Amino acid sequence: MAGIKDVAARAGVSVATVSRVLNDHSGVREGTRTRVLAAVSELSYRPNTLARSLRTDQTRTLGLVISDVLNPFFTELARAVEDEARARGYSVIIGNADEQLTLQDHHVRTLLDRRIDGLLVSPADGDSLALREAALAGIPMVFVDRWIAGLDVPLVRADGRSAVRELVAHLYALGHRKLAIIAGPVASTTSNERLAAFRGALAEHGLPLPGHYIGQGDFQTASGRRVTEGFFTLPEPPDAVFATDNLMALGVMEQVRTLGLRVPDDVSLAAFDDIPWFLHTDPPITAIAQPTQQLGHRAVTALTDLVEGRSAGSVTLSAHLIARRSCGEDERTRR
Amino acid sequence: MAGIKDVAARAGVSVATVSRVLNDHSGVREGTRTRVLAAVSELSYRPNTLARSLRTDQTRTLGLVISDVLNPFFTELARAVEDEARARGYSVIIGNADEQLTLQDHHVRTLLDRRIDGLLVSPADGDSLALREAALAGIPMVFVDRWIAGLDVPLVRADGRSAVRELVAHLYALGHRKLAIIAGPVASTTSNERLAAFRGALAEHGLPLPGHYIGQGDFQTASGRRVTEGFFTLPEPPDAVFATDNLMALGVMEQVRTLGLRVPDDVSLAAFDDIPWFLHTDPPITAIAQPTQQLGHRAVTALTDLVEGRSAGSVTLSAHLIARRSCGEDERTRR
DNA sequence: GCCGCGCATGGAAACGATTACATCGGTCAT
DNA sequence: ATGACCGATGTAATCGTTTCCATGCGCGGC
Repeated sequence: MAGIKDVAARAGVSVATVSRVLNDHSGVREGTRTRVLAAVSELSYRPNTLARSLRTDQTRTLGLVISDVLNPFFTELARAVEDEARARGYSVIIGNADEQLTLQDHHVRTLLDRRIDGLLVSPADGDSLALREAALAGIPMVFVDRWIAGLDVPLVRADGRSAVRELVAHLYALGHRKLAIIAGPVASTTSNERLAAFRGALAEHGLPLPGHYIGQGDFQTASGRRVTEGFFTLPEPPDAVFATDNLMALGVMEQVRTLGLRVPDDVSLAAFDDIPWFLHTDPPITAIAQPTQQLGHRAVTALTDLVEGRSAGSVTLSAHLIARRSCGEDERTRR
Repeated sequence: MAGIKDVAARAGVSVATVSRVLNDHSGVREGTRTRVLAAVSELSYRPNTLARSLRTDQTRTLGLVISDVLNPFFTELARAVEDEARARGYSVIIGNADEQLTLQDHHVRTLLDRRIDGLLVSPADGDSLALREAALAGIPMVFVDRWIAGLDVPLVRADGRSAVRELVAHLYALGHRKLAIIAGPVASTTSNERLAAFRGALAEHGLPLPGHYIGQGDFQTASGRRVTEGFFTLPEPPDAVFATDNLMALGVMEQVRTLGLRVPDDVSLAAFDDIPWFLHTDPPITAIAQPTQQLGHRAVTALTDLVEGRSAGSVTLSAHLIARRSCGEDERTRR
């Protein structure tokens, strides 16, 4: 593979000059420039980014560590991140943590070893040594969607609390009184916020939230199934279930079907995170939608600000309820 | 950030020795080794992979270029690829081509600039200069799912032809005679195979496949909607539609709903690629399932074989039909 | 006619690792 | 006692860039 030396030789100039035209520095005579460019294309030369990065100490690459690529919410987020990054001249390397702390830290380290310019992360539940160290070491870093308390890192997210209140009001209006929730991992910031908002909203309506109506999930499909199974062994199963992410909602659907029951006749269902398929499920699923693309864009904006030496603050967008038929019918949602 | 020199200084040895213990080369005295290791952990030193790769001319990184991350099939594939690669000590960098040739070539070039050890690609429709050059240049490369004709590159894929024949037989048995298909991009290898198999199977049943029953899609949701709209302006709309990927099937669902029609009462629907949500749509969708994870694993196996100097051949797995209710009911599928 | 200046270019030192080769004791066979 | 050899370590070249500094040249002002 041709190197800058070959180009220099072919163009009859020094490597310094080649480098100058490649990085369009001023002060190269027009004739020289074209000669170099010709040599470049004749040899179909492409600069070695490894060498370049080694020398310049910047990779123009961002790392993105997400908890689960298979979750459509994160897929869409990753996509938005990539788009915005590319528009700003950065590449993105994605690490999928699969909701596991060790895998997450593995990716953080790998990414850092590659000397990425900045790190975008939606941390998995729990305390991450790698992340803590990176933050302390001053690696430009931004949290998106989820975060770790006590770290001075900007956060870009959607506040779901008012949407959760809307949801509870909606369920209440439809006559539901036994409301249950399937939470994510215990220390997950988003799950906790959703749980707290749910509990608060229930209280506003004078409803209790007994412990057995709080299912312990892990944001994965299987846990939705498992928790649902548990709910239906209760003497008084809930009449509505709120899954705090879309995969667990899928698990609920699967288990409800397994049990030979139906949504919403036997139990209502609502999910956090809206996805295209929710419109076509049987029945269509009521969900809280986040402005996913915007989250991705804003996160990249914040991170590149940091990387390029500007300052960046946290951003909070908002989520909203999309009522469909999975919580029962009323005149507004029937069609 | 601490470098190998700092470690050497701290351990009171030369950088060569440090390098030796880091890459566990033999011939380092036990005492020295522990001293070095101590220095490494005290400084929490991490080797700079850029420098290492520059010198060794290998990155232990694989590039994966796929046509659309948002397509659950590819998401799952990417996930499988990453898992297998990690197990073999490689990282993966994903490039999302969004079904656009220019974006695909952009990613191929970027990946090559990073000096990845090998390239896994599911090429978008059309002729790709970058890919052709890479193949000619002898970059270790493997195609997965889709391929480009005329390039001597191993291919890992699932043959869907017999499953398509199964599907047509299934539709025929249910009484459908006006069968339509929504194809992918014109030059797409997978789409062409599916179309040809569909046409062939129809012929076996003595059914025609008129041009207006061949919808021209692009593997994206919107095109499924558009084509469906067209089908229903026909004097004789089809009574069954086969979408050659899952996103276009989603488009069909959306458009059918918009038109105030129902699946399968007004039109039957089947899709290539099975996804978890198909079980819970209204109605559950009949689909052809590929062994996605295996595809990913085998593709990585083939690629690493190439990278590590072994030879690799093409792999063909098979797909199978999963009959659900979206094509109408019969005693086999009713439950 | 000379000096100084600026412009275009080249030479060479980094960046942080790996590794071929040199070096230096010490051991062992003769 | 001597030389060959071996095991542990160090020195320095190298990978492909960027960039600081030096150089050479033409030109305008005095």
